[in-house]
Amino acid sequence: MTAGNAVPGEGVQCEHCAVRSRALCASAGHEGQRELRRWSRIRRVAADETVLPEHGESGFVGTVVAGALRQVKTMPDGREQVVGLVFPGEFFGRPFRARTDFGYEAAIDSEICVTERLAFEAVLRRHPEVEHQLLLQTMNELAAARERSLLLGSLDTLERVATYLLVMSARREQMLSRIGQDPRLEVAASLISRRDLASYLGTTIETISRHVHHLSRGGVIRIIDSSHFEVLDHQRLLAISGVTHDDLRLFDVVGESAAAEPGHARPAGAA
Amino acid sequence: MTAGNAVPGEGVQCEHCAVRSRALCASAGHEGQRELRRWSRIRRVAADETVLPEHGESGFVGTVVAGALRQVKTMPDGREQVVGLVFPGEFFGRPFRARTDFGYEAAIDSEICVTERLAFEAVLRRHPEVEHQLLLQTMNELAAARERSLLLGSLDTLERVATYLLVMSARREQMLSRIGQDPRLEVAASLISRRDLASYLGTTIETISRHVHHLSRGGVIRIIDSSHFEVLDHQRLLAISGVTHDDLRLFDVVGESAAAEPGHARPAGAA
DNA sequence: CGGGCGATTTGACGTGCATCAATCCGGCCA
DNA sequence: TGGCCGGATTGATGCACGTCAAATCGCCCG
Repeated sequence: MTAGNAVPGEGVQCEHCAVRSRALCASAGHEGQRELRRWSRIRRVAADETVLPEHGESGFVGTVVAGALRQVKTMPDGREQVVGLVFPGEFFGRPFRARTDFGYEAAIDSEICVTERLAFEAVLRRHPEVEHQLLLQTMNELAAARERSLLLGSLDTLERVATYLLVMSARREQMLSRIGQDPRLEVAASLISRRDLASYLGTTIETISRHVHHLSRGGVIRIIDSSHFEVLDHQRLLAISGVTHDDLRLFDVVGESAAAEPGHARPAGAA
Repeated sequence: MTAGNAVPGEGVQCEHCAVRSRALCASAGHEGQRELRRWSRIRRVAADETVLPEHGESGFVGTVVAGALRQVKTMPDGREQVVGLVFPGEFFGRPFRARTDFGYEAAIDSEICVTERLAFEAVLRRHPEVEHQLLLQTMNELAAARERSLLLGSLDTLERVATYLLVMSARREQMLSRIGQDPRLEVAASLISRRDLASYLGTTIETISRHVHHLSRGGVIRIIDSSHFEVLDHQRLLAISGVTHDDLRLFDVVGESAAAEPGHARPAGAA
């Protein structure tokens, strides 16, 4: 069960890590990074595989390198809710807590960098700059979760779909521009299954399907296949979503938002 | 606007603070606590008064001493959503961020202990044990926010009302038992206005009214007045809510949950 | 004690969306 | 190439809940 059984001495190769610059570990100093990689290892998980069980040991924490995880809560009667999604560069897990209070599962085939929880906590204790960065990311996650309250509490289902498409579109755009590719064609991949998407948006696959096709007929988006869409009319989609541009940015947990705090942090090494 | 203009030298009296043992500041060492109080001051805010504007400067942070704050997001078209409530002992505000991304308003007449944001950050930098405690509380808030996703995304309105009553009932119970009073009569005060409650639960005042009276007719609760209820049948209410007992605890941000991590923290002074 | 005003309750009505069910589509394997 | 199967679409139906409106209940102030 405790899948993060890294034996010291192994470790991971960080040099070519895809999320090297954005992940939590990048904020650690030279020494801290060396410690972290000693206790970490890369793990591949297939779609729908459980990463951390919903009611179990909080054995390890980690960062998504590629793919996406879904955070799920199941109710006694079997209803299941996706309460969050974890994308590349984002941290997951629950430090300083022995048991989990929701589950992590791979939404698609993914690659994650996991660290024994206790070892990770030790690193945090020895390296306050890492703990600081974790705090910033956690506060960002909290802002995103609050934004989700707005989405689930105040938006109708069409607005939710529009919002999701915009968020994914922006995410993809910044990802492409980061690796230097031309992001001109705005192609938003839903990536995750319709079932996950429906649960994440607090609705059903049927409703999603209807709205997506409605947007397509209106010329706002183009359907490439059932999980890939191109945003044709960004302005109109934004108007339909009902939210502001600023609100959309809150969904991005590891965005530049946290980093640029004048006069603070930006500690030791790692470029 | 920057309401937390504490001039050094003033400060607050912490000795008789109602939330002394639970608040963030309690975790600070002797030295840290002295610094914190130097830059803090008590502020009284009337119901519906704005504490921090929705789009403005993140001038100060603070802790609720008495009363309750609501966190609000407003949409371009005027729809307003209460994305969270802040109760006594809980921290609020956004350290390490110059601008706010949602507003704080007094839900009822309240008393808050505010600290200049920049001064607070300086304390965090000098006292990692306080930052650590803030991290724990933030992670708890995140868990609560995720639980709210479940509430808004998967529960019907009756279940939401039941859940809310249970949470408030538990909160009051532990508050009474903390000050040594007999919590036998479970009286859950809604405290906040129907309008806030409706928004918080993602529904309308009419629907709330109907469900509350439905529960009352069924003998599950007793209506004392429009904002005070007594839980008569805890078991049945829990069954109606559809969630587990464990899930309810996640709504409690400053509960014992965070504190009891074996072998960690529990730093310097303050009993 | 009486009048007035905001908040709550109650009722009637309409609808957005879930539900159920049938059809369609695409990938996989023989 | 053809048949199968899970996922996606499309349609038909029902209901939970939002909306609008009227009635009622407090509470403050004269």
